[in-house]
Amino acid sequence: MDPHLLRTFVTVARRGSFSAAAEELGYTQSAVSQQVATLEADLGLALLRRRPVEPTRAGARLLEHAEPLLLRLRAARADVLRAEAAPSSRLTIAVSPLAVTPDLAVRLAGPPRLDLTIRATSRDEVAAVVASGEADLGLVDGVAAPSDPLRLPDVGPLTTLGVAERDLAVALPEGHPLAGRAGLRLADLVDALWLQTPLCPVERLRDIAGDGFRIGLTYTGDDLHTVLRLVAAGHGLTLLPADSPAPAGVPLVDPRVVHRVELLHGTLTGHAQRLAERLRQ
Amino acid sequence: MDPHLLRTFVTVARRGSFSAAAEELGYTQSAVSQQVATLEADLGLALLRRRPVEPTRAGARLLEHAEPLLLRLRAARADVLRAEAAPSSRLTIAVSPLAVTPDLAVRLAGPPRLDLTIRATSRDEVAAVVASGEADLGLVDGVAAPSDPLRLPDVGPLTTLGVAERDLAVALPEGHPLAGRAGLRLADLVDALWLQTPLCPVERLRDIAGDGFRIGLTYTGDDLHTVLRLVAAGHGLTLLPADSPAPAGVPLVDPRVVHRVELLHGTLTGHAQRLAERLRQ
DNA sequence: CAACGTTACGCTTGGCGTAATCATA
DNA sequence: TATGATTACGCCAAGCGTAACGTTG
Repeated sequence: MDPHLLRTFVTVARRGSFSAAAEELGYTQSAVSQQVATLEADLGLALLRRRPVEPTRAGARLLEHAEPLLLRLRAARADVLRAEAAPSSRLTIAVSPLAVTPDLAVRLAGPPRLDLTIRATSRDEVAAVVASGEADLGLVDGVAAPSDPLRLPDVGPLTTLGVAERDLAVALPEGHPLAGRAGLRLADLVDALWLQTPLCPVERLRDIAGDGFRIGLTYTGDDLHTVLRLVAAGHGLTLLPADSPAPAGVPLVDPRVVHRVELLHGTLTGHAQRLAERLRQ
Repeated sequence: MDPHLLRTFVTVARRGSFSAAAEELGYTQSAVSQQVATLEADLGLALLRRRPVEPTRAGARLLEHAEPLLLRLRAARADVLRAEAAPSSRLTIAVSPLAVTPDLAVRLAGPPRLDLTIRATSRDEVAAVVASGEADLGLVDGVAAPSDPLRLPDVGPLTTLGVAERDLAVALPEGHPLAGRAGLRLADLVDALWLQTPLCPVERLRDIAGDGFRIGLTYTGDDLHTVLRLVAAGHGLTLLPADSPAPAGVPLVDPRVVHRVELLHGTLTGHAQRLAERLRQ
C-alpha cells in the first residue's frame, strides 16, 4: 500500500484511463499498468475492470480510503514544514461561507482586537487548511441533527468544538404552495424536489428523515446568492439558517435538524488559544 | 514521506534508540540510520536529536501525524480485504466499557432479535476496529460538553452519530467534605485532586472549566470497579455516569459536561443498517 | 484495425547489509 | 573506552522505459 501506487490508482480511477493517468503523472502507460498490477497483487484482488476502466467493488472501497489518506499525508507534510517556519503573530482563521454567524462575528472582533486574517474557503477545504497549518483556526458550518457533529473530511488530528447551533428555514420559491405556512416539518417535504448543495446535501436529509428528497439540481459552489436564485427559479428547495435572506423562507419547526458551526484547531498556542477560548464562549 | 520511513521514524522515537528500532523492525542499525536520514533530508529538517535520541520540535509534530496515519493505512487495507471476504450475516458491534447504557442495551436486544456479537474493547480501539471492518458498528462513550462530539482517534472515513447523553456524577470518597451535597459544580472542584482516566481525561475538564484539576493518579485501564476503588482510597475524584454505582456519587448540576455515547459506522448494509436505525431511535 | 492495456526485457538506481569510521556518555 | 550512530561501498532487486504483444470496441 505504497502511497505512490495509491496515487496512481486514484488517478487512473478518476480519469478512467491508464494512458491519461500516465500523462498526468509523468509516467509511461506501461509504468502505470505495472503500478496498478503491483497494487492488485499486493491486495490479492482486482481493483479495476478494464475497457472501460472502472473500479470494482473493492476498488471503490479502496478509493474511499485512498483519497483522504493522500490528503492527510500532504497535510502532515505541510504542517511539519510550516511549524518550523516563521511563528507569525498574525492569526489566520479559515471559514466556510455561512460559518460566521452575527454572534461569532462580534466575538471575532474582540476586544482585545487581534491581528487577524480571515480566509474564506469551501466547506471541504477548511479542515485541510487547518490541518496543514495554513490557518490556525477554522470555522465550518453545515446541516446536522442537533448535537450531532458535522461530517468533516478526516484530514488530520484536529480538535472539533461546536460553537453555534441555530434554526433552519426552508427556502421556497415565491408562490410555492407551502410558502405561506408559519412553520414546516421536514416530514412534509419528503416528496418535494431539493437542491443538492454542499451546505445541505440531500443524503443528510435522508439520514435524518428517511427516504425521499428527490434531487432537482446539484450545485457545487459556495455562493449563497446563486443558491437563492436557483430556489427562486424552482429548481428545488434547500435549507438555510433562519436568519438568511431566503426567498419565502419558512422556519423549520420540526427541530431535528439545525445549522451548526464548529471550531477546528490543531495544537493551540498564544493568540490562537485566546481566540479559541473567546469563540467557544 | 514514504510510510516505510515513517514507521521506522516512529519506532525509533518510541524506543529512543536506532539499534532497538532496527532489531524490532528486522533491519540493521545502518538501514535505520539511513532511513531516518532520508526522511530528514526529504523534509529538510532534523527530526531527532541523537544521544540521547529524542524528537525535535518538528519531529514531535510529525509523530502526531504519523501514528494515526499509519493506523489509517492499516485500517484501509484491512477494510478493503475484509469487504471482499465473506459477507457474514452475523453482526459485530464494538463497544467501549461504559457505552452500553441501559437504554441502548434494550435497543440492542430487539425485537427483532439479531445475530449479534458484542465485542468489548478499549475506548481508543473502537474506531480502529470499526474502520478496519472487524466490527460493523461501534459504540464509544466519553465525557464531553453537551452537544460536542467526542474526540475520537481519526482512523478512517467513519460516520459518527450521537445516540445518548446522560448526566454525570462526581465520584467522591466516603467522608469527603463535599460528599453530602445535593449537587456540585465543576467550578467548585478545580482545586481538588483528580484521577486521570481514559473515560474522563483531565485535559477535557480543563478544556471545559479552565485550569486547575491537578492529577492525583493516572489510570490507563478500562475497569470501572478499579476506578471506584481508587476514588474510594482518595487518589482523586472522577466523573462517572450518574447511574453508575459510584461511592458517594454527587450529581454534577452544572450542565456543561455530560456522558455521551456515539455510534460509529462505515458504509452500512442490511442488518447493520437496521440495527443502526434502531440505535439512533 | 485502431486504440489501449499487458507483457517481455534490459537498464538504472534506490536501498539494504557489511564493515570501517566517528562521536559521545 | 565502549556503546551506538554515521559513512563508505558493493550488491541485489524494485521499478522504470522501450518495444513487442494481446485484446476489445
